Amino acid sequence: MRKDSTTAANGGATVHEVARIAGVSAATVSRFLNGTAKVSDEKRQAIESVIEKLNYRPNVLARNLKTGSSRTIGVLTQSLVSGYFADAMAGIDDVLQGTGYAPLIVSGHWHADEEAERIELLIARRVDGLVILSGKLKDAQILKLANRVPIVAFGRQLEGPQAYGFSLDNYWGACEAVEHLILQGHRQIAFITGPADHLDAQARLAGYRDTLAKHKIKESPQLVAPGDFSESGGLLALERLLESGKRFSAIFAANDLTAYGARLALYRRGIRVPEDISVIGFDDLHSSMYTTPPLTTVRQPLFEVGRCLGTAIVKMIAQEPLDLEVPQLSLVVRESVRRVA
Amino acid sequence: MRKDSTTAANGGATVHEVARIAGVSAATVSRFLNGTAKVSDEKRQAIESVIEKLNYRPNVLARNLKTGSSRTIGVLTQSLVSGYFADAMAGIDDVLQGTGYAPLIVSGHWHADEEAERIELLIARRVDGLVILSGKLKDAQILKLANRVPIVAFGRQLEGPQAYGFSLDNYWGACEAVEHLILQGHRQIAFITGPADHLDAQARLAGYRDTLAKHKIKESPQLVAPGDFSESGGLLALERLLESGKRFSAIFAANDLTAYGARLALYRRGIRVPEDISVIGFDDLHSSMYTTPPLTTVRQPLFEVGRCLGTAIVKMIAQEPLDLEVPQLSLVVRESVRRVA
DNA sequence: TTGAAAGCGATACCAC
DNA sequence: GTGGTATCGCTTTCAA
Repeated sequence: MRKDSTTAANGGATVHEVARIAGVSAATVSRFLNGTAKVSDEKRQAIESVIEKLNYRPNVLARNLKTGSSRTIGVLTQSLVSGYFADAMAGIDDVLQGTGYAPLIVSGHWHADEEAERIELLIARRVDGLVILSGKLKDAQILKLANRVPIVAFGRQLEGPQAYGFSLDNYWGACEAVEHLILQGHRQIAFITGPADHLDAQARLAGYRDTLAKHKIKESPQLVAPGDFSESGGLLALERLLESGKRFSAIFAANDLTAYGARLALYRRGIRVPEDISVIGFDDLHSSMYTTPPLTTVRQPLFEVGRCLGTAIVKMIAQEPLDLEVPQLSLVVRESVRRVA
Repeated sequence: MRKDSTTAANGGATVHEVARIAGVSAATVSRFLNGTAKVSDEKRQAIESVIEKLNYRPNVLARNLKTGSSRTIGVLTQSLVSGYFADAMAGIDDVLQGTGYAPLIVSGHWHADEEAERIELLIARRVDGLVILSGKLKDAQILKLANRVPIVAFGRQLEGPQAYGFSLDNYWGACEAVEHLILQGHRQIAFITGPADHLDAQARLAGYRDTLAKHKIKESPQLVAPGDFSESGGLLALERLLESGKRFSAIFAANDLTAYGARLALYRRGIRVPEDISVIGFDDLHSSMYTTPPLTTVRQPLFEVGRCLGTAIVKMIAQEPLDLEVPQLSLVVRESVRRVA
């Protein structure tokens, strides 16, 4: 079009126009904008006033092309509607605020192929870093991806030049939960598992087993029912438990959703919580404070985890040392567990 | 640097490199990539094989700059951790899949200033369209914004050259809820409101009032307690209701969260649901299916709403007619309402 | 159909 | 400190 024009195609002003009117060069305007180098007070004021008058806003797209970065952090979650992941995303969003980075959120829906595909999409959009929340990808795949973009992951241990991952101590958390039950006098403790291929679920099962063993309580296979981290899974599992005929006074659900389902199954049979049976969960979703009764559970500080992840990826991009303070699990005692004789 | 080079700074190939190796011009490669014009079979195959060999991926950043568009849809939500908004976002994400658009999600936290600021950020990032989920901005502000970018909004009626907004019929939904209660024999019906300045909350209150009037039931001011769409608000409101001494057999909560809080307050006092008091909510959050008892409520098809919004914004950007099919509210009868004599 | 070349708007290197 | 100028990698006239 017009080679000599200084007005952007979309009607907005450009660095050149600002420069021309302010009587300086585009380079100087750029320097002022980015604080890349000192600009004399005189010119600085001139530039400032022109920017003001023209209501100039730098074109991010042009900047992105030139710098090769989109000032965007890709976030791979597994579900957009899960309160669990939502908390973590909120934490990421929170720390990213004001850093100039914006999160680009995609969901892998717990499906390795979809995760890989979405990540490619993120990379194609030139994200500067990637945060991976859980998922089914193999560590090796992530490590390979990390050659192309810095990655921080949650729910897996990872260490590499451009990769870092941590999980919370789910084993410890499960031990705490079962210890609590035992301390309240429970001996027949049922467990509803999570998905067998889920690392956290495995750790929680191990914690359950080891804690029983530690207290010389014989584990009964009939007291371990498979669940899938969902309410319906919890409901079904509880029915199976009840039908087994094996008695139990407490249930440890592998996560809160499972506990909700179990609790409903109990309700349907007229079994009271905690008078007849105690229930303990894992996660501490927001709603767990308002279930009837409010759920005793192991709290995952997901918002803090999200903040931690966000901080980490920004540091990693800046090539700074991470030195993170990873938040810890904690037992939240509410009203779904009763002391028994 | 190297003027003659055809390799991108980041190591990836460029159109030029592909062009050179395939023995065609960059323009032709571009045409092939975008289907902008016919490319002879011969050249097409050459290009395809080179792309394959080089594993070439077009640089989105450069394309964005050139086309002036980021192939991104800004989504303004009010909360990243609300199941309510999450459903809508999932719906948007769902329809955007495969359109080439990616959602860029930001939260306004129910704060007009923050909303405006986040929207500016979105516009600065050159989003091609904007979806606004509820919020405190004035319609006029949105209409003005629509001069800069196409906007589709939920939770408000809007109509303009580059703006469209719809809400669901909250008034109707509230009427349905109260009708249901009355049909089950309830006459003393309490209502816990939402925020007074929230359009939907106002409509629900109006529906409550009008339906009582329609059935010649005198409204009692003591039976209307202010809430704020949160569990704690519901809990407090219920205590106030109870303390008023005025009797009631059913509660209509302005939303499900409020119902959860009210339900817990009832539980604390040993009042059974629905045997002693019936409860009905509004929204139908996922968890409402697993509360004890499962909650009777008015369902908002938020996922469908999200799909609708996503479809609308894409069409609006493409300058196509919208002709939307807006999903409707519906009553979901579960177990929290009892028939009384 | 195809290619050459001119930008999109900003950044950054290189001299001065 | 400051300005000229060459890119960043792609799309899109314009001519052929």
